[in-house]
Amino acid sequence: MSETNPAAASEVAAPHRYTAAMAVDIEARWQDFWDAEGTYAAPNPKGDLAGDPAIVARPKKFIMDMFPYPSGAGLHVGHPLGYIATDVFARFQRMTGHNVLHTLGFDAFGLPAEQYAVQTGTHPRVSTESNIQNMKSQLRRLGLGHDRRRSFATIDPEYYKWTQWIFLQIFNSWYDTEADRARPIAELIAQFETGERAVPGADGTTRAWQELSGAERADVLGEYRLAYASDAPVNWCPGLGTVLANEEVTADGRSERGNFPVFKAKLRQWNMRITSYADRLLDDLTELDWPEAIKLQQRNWIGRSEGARVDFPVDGENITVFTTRPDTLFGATYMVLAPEHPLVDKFTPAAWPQSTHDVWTGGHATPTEAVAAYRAQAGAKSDVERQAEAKDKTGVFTGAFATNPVNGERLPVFIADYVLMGYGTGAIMAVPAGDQRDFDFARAFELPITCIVEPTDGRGTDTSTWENAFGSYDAKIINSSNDEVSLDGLPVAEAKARITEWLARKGIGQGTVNFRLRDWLFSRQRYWGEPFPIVYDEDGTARALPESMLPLELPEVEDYSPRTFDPDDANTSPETPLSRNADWVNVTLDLGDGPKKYRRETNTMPNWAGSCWYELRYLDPHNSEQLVDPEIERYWMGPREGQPHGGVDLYVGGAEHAVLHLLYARFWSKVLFDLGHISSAEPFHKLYNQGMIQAFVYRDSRGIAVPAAEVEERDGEYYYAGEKVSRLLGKMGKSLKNAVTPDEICAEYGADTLRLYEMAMGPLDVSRPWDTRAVVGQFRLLQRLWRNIVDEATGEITVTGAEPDEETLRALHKAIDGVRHDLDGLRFNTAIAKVTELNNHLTKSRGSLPRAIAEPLVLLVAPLAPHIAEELWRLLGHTESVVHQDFPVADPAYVVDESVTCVVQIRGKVKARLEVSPSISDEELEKVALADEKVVAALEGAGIRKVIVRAPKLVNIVPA
RNA sequence: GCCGGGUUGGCGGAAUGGCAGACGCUGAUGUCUCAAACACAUCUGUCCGAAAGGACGUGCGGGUUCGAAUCCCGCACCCGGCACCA
Repeated sequence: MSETNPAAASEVAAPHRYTAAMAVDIEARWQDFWDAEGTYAAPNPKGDLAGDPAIVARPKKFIMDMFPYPSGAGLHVGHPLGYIATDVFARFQRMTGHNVLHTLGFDAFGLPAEQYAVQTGTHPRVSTESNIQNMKSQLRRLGLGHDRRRSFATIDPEYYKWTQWIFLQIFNSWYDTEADRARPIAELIAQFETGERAVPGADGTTRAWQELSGAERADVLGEYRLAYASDAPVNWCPGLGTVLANEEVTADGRSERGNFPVFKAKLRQWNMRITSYADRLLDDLTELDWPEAIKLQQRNWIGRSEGARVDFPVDGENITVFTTRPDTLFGATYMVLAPEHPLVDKFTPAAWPQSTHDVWTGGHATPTEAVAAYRAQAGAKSDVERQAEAKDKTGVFTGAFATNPVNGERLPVFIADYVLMGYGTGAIMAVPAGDQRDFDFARAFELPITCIVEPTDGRGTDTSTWENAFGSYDAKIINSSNDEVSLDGLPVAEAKARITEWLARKGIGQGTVNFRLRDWLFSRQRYWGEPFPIVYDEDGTARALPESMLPLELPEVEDYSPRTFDPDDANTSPETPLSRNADWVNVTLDLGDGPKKYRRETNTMPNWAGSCWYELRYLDPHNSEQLVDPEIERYWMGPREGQPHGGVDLYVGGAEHAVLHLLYARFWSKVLFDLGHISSAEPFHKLYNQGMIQAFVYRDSRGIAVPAAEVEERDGEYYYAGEKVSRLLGKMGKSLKNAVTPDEICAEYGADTLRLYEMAMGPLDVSRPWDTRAVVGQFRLLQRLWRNIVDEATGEITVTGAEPDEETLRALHKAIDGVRHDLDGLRFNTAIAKVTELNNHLTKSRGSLPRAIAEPLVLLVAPLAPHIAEELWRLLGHTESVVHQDFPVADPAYVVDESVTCVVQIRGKVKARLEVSPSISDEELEKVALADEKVVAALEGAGIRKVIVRAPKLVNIVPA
């Protein structure tokens, strides 16, 4: 503790001064009081949390944080920034006539908890629960007004019972594209049974539902279910020993967690058909009050692009490509398929066509050999390597030729890893003149380049002289006609429309919309996650457990560690920890058709599952019959004026969840909405991203971080143990030795000071560096506030019954007005500045502060520093908590000043200041301004060309 | 490369077309004190000046306007996101 810390100052002279010791005492007492009284309990309209109908009748506010992941490291001061902000806002809303739901749960399944458990040798449940307890006590110390009755952790079986239940809802539904919503799978089966919907068979044939075996029916339904298992190329991360969703793989092809290489591997995994919702996920963004940056990230992630599908015949098959530029069809000179494209095997001939170019064969004796070799080579590449080599195009000729449907030209068909199986159809027509990638490939493989747009940059139409592709949208199309259609001379948009129409008429293509978004890979080879409520019968058909068997609890096991591998070894495959427990895996169950033997699914759900719907469980956390009671859900989440899709009123959290949690949660909401379980089609109406609290990192000459708390500053240089160190702004954390914990700040100044400091540092959405030395400023504010109301020697309040003077009333009401607007707009920093200004003003009347000023002052402070406000409110003689008092309302008569300062400018430069009435007229003000001696002097007798008057604040004179 | 956000005193920041620097930190001086700390008071953008006062000033260059930190155009730098997506 530093000697200059006023919070630690001697108490001898002033036994009732607001010190750290007093703050700690006050805060502990009020925290106990709030817990005992249930001060923050928000009443539901019905059920076990029902309460005062008068409060239920108020407008509701559901104010939420992104719930924390309880790590072993504990909190640093950066973590609670958002929690404090939502708490201040929730308190303000409570004081302005709202029924406020504000609570906090814990997101506790997932990789980090499991890794921590493996490292420490404790079971993840043990370590996670102790972390939660630790975090709960750290958060309680901050005085957050949470309704603790509504808190839970995602690892509670009573919670994940419903996570599993939602999985079953998704598993047991399909997307009806005509109705544009999800429907129960039973309704699809009914359509198949009655013949209302044809049962699709292989190659476009149809079958009779009644003639199918159970396994065949399961296969058919698997093509429709919104949760389905499939064999597909997935992101396999040997270093973590699990597969990952696309959203969990970084741009450079590594795992977001652990930074290990990720490989493509074909594995049977569970997926969620989020792609069915691509359009709605995109369209509904419009109505949400979210930061534009986040909306944009979601739009980019969904990646809608309009174009056409076109069929290219090859050897009795059709290669279907997706293109956004069907207008360039005449420029296609070859085709490329993704190496793993299923058609490749069908048309690859036994021998190379005559006189096949050596560059094309890759030196292999047969096409089959060449294809196999290229596939092996491409498969062994991690995404990191693939992207690093992006400029050097590789590939191999398949030996087959396709026909360009617009001009009958023979196009050699290649496979190359620059075409991705997961996007579009996994096949492209290559137009080297217009696309840089195709151009690079064409040059590498000596393929022709046909010019189909008139270059506008003077390069000419001889493509042999080109150094790069020419893809301008503004150019004119040339060389693009056949007997039936001509695009020559048309601008791009028109050419697209004309050729698409022609393709459709000929039945060889159609306009289509393609999305970048892919289905969500939903299974992980982990122990610490929700088990799937799925078993397999002897045919290997997946069967859903009935609701009565939920929750399917994680078995207590000895060995929960994941099987990990050499991070660079692609020739590995995942092993699920749960599969090691034969007793648990092999069960005899009665699923309605008598006891039978089954094998349990041994994958677990990804850690996102629990956070996909937790806002709903806060509403009705103890309901054992339903996920959430519909009436309670409608009360807190339902659509209303300005919120057509309903949702949480304010959701605060970090921007890093832009396309992970926030997209998944929206998807689950929409499914539950479609199935009629909830009334809100969007989970979060208003989203706000708080900035990060940064901290200085000090490094010695070897680049190793040194303890920031022990660094000394001398003349702008920094020294640690006598050695000069460098300073950079970075993240706060243990590894960088610059973590400051809320516990130490609470001990040194109290939680109210910490809350004020975090809110006063700057705008909530901006990152800013922590500065422990500056915390004292907010402590001084509270100390002055205390001293303005309480006698430091006696502890008695010093307020008087006197009428406040006019000037003080104006200061008070201006502060009330400003603070109200600032709190409402989440501008906590300027709200605190206004409180400070008022409080500083009141130090003049210390010892005789009128009660009519002191009381609203305490109420103004209450959302920001609730403990000291409760204490002062009690000292002022009130017996009820300050939490439910009405926030002061400004009297407009006092919000305007008695006189205002008007500036008089000449050519925009201030030359004089006048004290005038706020109601002065333009004419009067102009007269006064022109008569002012300083103005007359500054004008030096020059004539006046123009006078701009903005009464009562400004006059600007333009001399002739 | 593409997209988004930003750049204001010694520091965090305020002002979103009308007094640049609210509020806080830091620093200086004074009052109180035996002394210090705390508290209180005054000052604290730069330059010139003893002062009064004046000039300059919101990343850089231009523009619009009676008036620009704020709007427009161009540039530099910083931060974030996306990227072989056909």
